[in-house]
Amino acid sequence: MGKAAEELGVVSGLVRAAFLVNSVYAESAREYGLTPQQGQLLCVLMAQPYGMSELGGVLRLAKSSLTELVDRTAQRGLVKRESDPRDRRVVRVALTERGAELADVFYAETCRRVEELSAGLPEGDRETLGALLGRVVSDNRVPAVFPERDEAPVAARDN
Amino acid sequence: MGKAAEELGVVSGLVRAAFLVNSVYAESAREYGLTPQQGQLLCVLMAQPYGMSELGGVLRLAKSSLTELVDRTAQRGLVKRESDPRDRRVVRVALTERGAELADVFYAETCRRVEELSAGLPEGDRETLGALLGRVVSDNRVPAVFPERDEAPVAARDN
DNA sequence: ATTGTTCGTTCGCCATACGAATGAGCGTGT
DNA sequence: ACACGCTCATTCGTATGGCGAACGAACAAT
Repeated sequence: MGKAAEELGVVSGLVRAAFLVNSVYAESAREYGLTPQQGQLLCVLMAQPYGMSELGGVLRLAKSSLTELVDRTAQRGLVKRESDPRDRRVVRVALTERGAELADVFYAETCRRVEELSAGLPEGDRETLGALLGRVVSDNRVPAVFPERDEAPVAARDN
Repeated sequence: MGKAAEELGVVSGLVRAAFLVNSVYAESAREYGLTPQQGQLLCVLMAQPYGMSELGGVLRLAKSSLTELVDRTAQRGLVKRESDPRDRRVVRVALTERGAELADVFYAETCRRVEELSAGLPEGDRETLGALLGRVVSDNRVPAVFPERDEAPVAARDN
């Protein structure tokens, strides 16, 4: 055991599955008039507003890239910048009402489609797959780029 | 069973794992002076040369997008266009020697990094994960965007 | 107050992606 | 043979994405 063939199976499985998910994600976004990046931004912000720096960390983007992504998404009226009274350098990015509505339907539809990808697996295997991927994801500290159902349903949005 | 929570686990597991793999892929590409798309192109061509139309299907790109990707990659001397004597409309895209060398090292390094992602899993779980992902991938007819080790070791590359 | 740091934006540059329009080459039908 | 329609790939225009460097504003420390 421990043969190269099996290990490579995991590797190319992961890479090809990622390709597949990307395709589905992009197509879903497209149908709602979103780019994949804008869709991802909405999904991240579903959980809570973020400061630009945090967001850059979550999305793994350079700050200049993020400024422009937020610009374009804000131009479409989906997100807004709020200033932090504590520190006037900080900008908090939050969903607008329209953005929240769109995020909901985009998220739901994307979930539906991604779920279909594993529809061919028996129930037990799907759970196993979820558990194993969950392990990989948490081992590698992947930020919450896509909400789990029960996460933070509009918590603090004061000021 | 069949609760929403478990099913969502698979969905967000897949989406987050895809995000993770993308990050790793992009970073690996970057270190070899490649964009992720160019890296992917090289990986696809490792198996064999492709015509533009086929390649568009494999990479899921519009043909104009592909023309330009091949342009840029060819400018870097990594791929070349060959004309098909059977049908002079057809362009076959193949790796140059430099491209093949770079593809080899990029592929190897990317494999290494992706494999590390699942390094925290016990051997048996890794095999299970590979098997389940393999099932998802084949159920959804994902093209060979990333080679398996034993695939097509430099077949026909004449003239 | 001056300095250093953090924060976000701006700017220039290149890569990505698409649709529409274009033109080259193939095949069929008559 | 030649005109038509089809497929192939490219070109063009537009929008987006992504980065690093440079910048200015606001905080923090002395």
